[in-house]
Amino acid sequence: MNLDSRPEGDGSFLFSKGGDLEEFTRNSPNQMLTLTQIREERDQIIEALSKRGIDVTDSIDKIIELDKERRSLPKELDDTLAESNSLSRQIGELMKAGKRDEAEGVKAATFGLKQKSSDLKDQMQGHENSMNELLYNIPNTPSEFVAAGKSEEDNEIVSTHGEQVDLSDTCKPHWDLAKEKGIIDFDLGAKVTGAGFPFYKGKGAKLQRGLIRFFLEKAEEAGYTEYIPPLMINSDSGFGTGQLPDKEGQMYHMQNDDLYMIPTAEVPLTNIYRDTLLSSADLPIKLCGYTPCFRREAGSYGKDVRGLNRLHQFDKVEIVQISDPSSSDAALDGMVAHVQTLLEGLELPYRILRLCAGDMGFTAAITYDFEVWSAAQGRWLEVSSVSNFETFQANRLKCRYKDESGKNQLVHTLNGSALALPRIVAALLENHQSDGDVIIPSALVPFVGFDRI
RNA sequence: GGAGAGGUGGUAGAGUGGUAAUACAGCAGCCUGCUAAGCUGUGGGCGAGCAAUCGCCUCCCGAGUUCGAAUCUCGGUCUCUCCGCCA
Repeated sequence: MNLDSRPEGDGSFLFSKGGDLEEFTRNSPNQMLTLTQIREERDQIIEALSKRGIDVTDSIDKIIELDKERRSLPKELDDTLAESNSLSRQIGELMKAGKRDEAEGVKAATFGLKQKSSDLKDQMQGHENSMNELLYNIPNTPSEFVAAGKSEEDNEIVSTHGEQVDLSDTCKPHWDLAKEKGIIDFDLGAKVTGAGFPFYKGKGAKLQRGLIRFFLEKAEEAGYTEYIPPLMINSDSGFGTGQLPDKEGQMYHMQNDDLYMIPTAEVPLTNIYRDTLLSSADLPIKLCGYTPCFRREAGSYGKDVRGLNRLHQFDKVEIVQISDPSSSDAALDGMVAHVQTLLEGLELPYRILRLCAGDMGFTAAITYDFEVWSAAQGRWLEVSSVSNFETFQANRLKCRYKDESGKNQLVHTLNGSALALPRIVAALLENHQSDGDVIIPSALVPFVGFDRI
């Protein structure tokens, strides 16, 4: 899967190249945990990342080396500060007792300590910065279930559902049909805003509204709590899920207020749990939300940006789970199954791919892509990505939970599109044509309020 | 947008330069039989240690002044009140 063919349904891949941006404070348990992994699982990490076709041996060894040099510093700093604190206390007591001269003597003794602790802090900062630089560029390790591979050619087809019929001779592509039926107006959008900002009109608008309701209510039935999040986020949130700084150019930025338009609901929904310590009883957490999504698609390339295939603004229902590590595989399966029920309800032929390591996003440990067969175009359209990020995002977000033994552990985060509207609309228009009309699948009729366009 | 007031542990709430009172809740232990009370311990994070324990950090965030900052200075942020504007 290259950048061009990514589904609109998931921002995590387009924007998540920033790597681990955690501020590397010595009191940060998460970063320490990552370093622990690097120290203790050096060979496994190098091996796992080789599946992505990259060799991180040098970076890893450099990190281990820097970490080794750095490790004695916190202890030394603590000791220095302890001595300094103790002297300060003495000064306080002497002053109280009116022994000014003695106090002045002790004061002099603190100067050296002050310099020393400031030097130690600088040293630590230096090491941390160097380590971060390296850590930023190491992507998540692929799960054991993920095959090695470099491109979409190496993705595995997990299963195929429904019939692939080629009706390209008798059916129309969605851009022609949408224009003919007067339900989506791309030209008007271009006039009022620009390319990639279509107007939906009449039954086109109602179809959008109905699909959103359909997806939200299915998510609710599956136990996801609905949120209506803000459509703009601050930079802390952008860092939290990995959109910043590397993919900054892909988001719309309001300079006056330093806010970004969300590229996916994943950002506000997952950032609810930034800087959070949960208890194991809280897990799993299941959230969903409908939002418009905004993407600049700067540097977008490829043969097919026509019609609904690539928009700057589109609608999506996103599902998110925060899970404990032992349950996240099952949670991922549940999310995949949920997306299947949606596609089956829409009576669309589809297949599920497990992405190979090299084709996955930077932050993902495992990703399933859903593709819908478009009979009219005679090709597969990507409509959803469902991923488990394991601890990678949690580490950046500082989202942990207290396990049964009272120990703080990183959670696992997962998300998926369920679903993104534009290509679903395209697929509905292209698959369900009959005598020049579009037949609405019966499961959707109650939500849209009509049965044909 | 303008003016003012404020942000302290799970909650309430003291604290104007000497290293976070107190009350309630929760949790743990002890004791006692009596509508459960009493007593003791206990904020959070990180590190060292088998452990008891010890050290550092933490009073919205970040810088600064100082031997020492919840407290003083600067910047930011959020909440509340009043004015203005407004769907």
